[in-house]
Amino acid sequence: MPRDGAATKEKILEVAQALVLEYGFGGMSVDQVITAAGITKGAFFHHFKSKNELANALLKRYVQMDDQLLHELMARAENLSRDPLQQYLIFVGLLEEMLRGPSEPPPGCLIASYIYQLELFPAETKQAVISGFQEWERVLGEKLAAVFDKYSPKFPVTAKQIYDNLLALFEGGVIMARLYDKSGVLAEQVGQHKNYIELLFQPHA
Amino acid sequence: MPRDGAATKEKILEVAQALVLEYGFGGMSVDQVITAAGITKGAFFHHFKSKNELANALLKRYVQMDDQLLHELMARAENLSRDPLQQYLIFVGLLEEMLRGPSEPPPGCLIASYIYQLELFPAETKQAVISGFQEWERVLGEKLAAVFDKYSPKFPVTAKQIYDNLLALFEGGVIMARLYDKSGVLAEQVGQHKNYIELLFQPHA
DNA sequence: GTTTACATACCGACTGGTTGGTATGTAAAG
DNA sequence: CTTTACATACCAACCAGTCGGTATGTAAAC
Repeated sequence: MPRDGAATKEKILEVAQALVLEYGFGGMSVDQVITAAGITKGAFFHHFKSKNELANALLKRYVQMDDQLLHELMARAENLSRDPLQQYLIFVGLLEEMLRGPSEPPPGCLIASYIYQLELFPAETKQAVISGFQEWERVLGEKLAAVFDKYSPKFPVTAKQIYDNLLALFEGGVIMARLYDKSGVLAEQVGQHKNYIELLFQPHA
Repeated sequence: MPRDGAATKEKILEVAQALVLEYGFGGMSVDQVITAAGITKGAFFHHFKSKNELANALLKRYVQMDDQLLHELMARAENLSRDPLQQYLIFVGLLEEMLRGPSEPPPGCLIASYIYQLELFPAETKQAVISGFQEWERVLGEKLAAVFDKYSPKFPVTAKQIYDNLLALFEGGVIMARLYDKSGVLAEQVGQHKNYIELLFQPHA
């Protein structure tokens, strides 16, 4: 084989993701990407047959890394307690811990970025965006089902509403962190979710 | 005066806002706007000297309407109780009530959209985006200060963290509602904030 | 009350630069 | 010598924005 193209491809994905989060996919040009990656048009279109295929690859990569994080944190949480509620709280705590500390570049979520420009993409990409949190829904849904088997919430809420709360707080936290230019806000809001769950399932009042 | 240009300008703003929320500002062309508005290039650039001025006008309009809603709901809440905590809870409840029921087009926040394409805009627009929630911060901050004067939270949280929680839940709720294509999620998550505040300030455990 | 002067509202052809994408060439590695 | 990994040169479509012109209204002068 000739020189390794995988490194170039990864470099493209890396700089493209940063650009998408700053300019939006529609506001980012291929020329910007190749300049930032230090390559040429030929190299870009060798690795991606169109700009839209870059969008797909970017999303796939993002979801993969995200799912990996989910499974890793959940596995750690499950090792630290036998109780499902504690496991969930530890999971959220580990997420919060991971989010603390200044992140550079400022935090951003590809799924959220795409969602606000959904009509830019063909049906296939749209579908991938929509099912971006599938694994989170599945894993957190199962864990919360176990919680509901053992505990009762003080308000009538569903498992879905609870993991939606975490997801919404994460997405909204990213936006607030960007607005304030203070990444700490994101971890703080994940912390609020932990507070909420603790209060919701506390043993009697 | 010649025929009324205000109606045309308003029409442009209306269709442009919908397009921005679907394609993103960078992914939306002026041609798309004029086609949707049923006008011509000449008319567009008569009312807005550049595409970026449209971005500014759009944002200004959005923030104005948003602030108006804030003040209206808060005034109603303040009429319905004398206690600051109850006023805050009623305010959130009114917001939830308003958000319930299917909204078409799907809900969206201009500020969030702009935040994910911030580098597209000149410094002036950026600044306007960043201070888009200023009034919400001020009004909710004051109200929560009164709450803290009278009540103590069961966890060490600040007023800022609380209104950030509402704002984050709103922004995240919009994203989740778009992902699921079910606008109810937004109202649901605002409801979770109400639950949280209730639990946080409940009289002893 | 009609002419003159002028402002706002709008049209649609046009322009120069940028866009995503292609065609062709070349050099390195097996 | 074929395959993969790029570079260079180029193209047609589209982009934001301009410009000359027209239509429609107000208002003051006579």
